[in-house]
Amino acid sequence: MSLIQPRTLKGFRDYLPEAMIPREKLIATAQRVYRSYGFSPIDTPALEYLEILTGKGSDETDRQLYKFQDHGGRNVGMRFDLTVPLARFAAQHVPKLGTPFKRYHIASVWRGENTQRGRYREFMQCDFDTIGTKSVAADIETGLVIHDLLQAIGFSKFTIRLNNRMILNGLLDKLGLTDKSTEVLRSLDKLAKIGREKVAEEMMATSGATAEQASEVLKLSDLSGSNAEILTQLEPLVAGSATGEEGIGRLREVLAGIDAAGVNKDRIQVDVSIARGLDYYTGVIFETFLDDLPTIGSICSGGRYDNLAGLFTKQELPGIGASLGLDRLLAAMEELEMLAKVRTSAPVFIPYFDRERLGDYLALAAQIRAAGIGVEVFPDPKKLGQQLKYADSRGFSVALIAGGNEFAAQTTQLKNLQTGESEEISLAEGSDALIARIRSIVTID
RNA sequence: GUGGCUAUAGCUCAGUUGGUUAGAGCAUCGGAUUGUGAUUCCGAGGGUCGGGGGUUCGAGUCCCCUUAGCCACCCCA
Repeated sequence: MSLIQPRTLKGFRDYLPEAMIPREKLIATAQRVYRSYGFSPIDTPALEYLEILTGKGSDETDRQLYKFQDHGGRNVGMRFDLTVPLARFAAQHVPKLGTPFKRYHIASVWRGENTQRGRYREFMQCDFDTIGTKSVAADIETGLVIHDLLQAIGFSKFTIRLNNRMILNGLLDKLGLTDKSTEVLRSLDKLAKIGREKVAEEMMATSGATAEQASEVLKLSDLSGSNAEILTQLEPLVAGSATGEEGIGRLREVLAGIDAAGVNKDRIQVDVSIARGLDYYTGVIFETFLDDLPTIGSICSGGRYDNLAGLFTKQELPGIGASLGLDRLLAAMEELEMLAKVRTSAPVFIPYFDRERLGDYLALAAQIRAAGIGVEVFPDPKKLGQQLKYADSRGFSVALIAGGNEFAAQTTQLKNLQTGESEEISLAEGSDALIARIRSIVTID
């Protein structure tokens, strides 16, 4: 019989332990930060009725959507983000849950698009959203969560760029470009990437804007200075537009709030050219870039939307949220060499060294585990050198070596695998001293 | 979905204008008076040269198709 070739689909991946360990760690960090602000976890099905997912119905999402007919003849699709499922969820359950409703949702999504570095067909999103309030406090909090999240992950050099869609809308309104806003903003969003000349060309080509209109929009890119200075320079550009003026006002409040919470000013930057591809944003917009690796793109993006669930309910549900791009972030961390090459999830290794003493090794391991420290006992009584080689290659922190000599003396040899140093620790008075010593070497998270 | 580049052992790569049994380093496994790895020495295993078809006396090497990866566009996390 011929063998089936083991392989994975384009854009889909297996996660080996050394990839999965940092992945789980990142997820745990996100959960911790979200919970610290009172966000609660939810989950929704991977499959939805096709009409739920295509409700917004742009060609782009349609092209990327995995869809099929189930065995009951229903047209179904796999979720391509967590926002659309949230909209459906909110329409269905918010009457029970009440508002404000703060949830986080960490789950895989699928998009049948072409792959690239850090971009896959199955990837994980870590969304958090606050639904049912228009308060600027929620805007501020969203920025703070993004900030705390990146800091908790271990980044110190990153920039959260913000803007307010109302400013853009106000400007476009003044210029008579409101009905072409999607195309205009999509072009504007590329400013940093392709430069103002090309943006102007594209804007005129795709939206039919005149050269004058394009140049007015591009005045946005001339703004410079501190956040406050940029906002001041912005005022004449939107003067007369109530929407635009309100946008500036709200952005000032957001900046003040984030500042009041003690965030380093250098990490917050007003950038009026960011528009985000998606057109459902109506207020503040966030994008987050790593200063050391800006080319990987935004690793945490989000913004405010007025009417999340308008397709599913007549109840108006405003909200704000953002999404951490876990896979893109992991790709960045790998490139920046921030990931420890650890293939074990337990820090302590016990070689099975004396064939007759398996019970003693297991007893020792049990005591250390009872103290909340992970321990792996090697399954075969192989040569010590081989076992230590294994321990080293997996990235264990310490090995507890005990043979006939140690057992006779009621001690164990604690070997620090990073430094190579060993010390004898007495077990005559129990394992407390040993556990304390392990704790002093191992970082447990 | 469009265009460009790439594909040789688990990994990183050699492989001369197509010419005999396809190599190296690292990794893996085993051994070096049977208690110490990352940093010794010796040895072994492991490759239908991504897959399919064609040109040729002969293809890892040339041509076509296909799959996957990378890059750009599109879009986005």
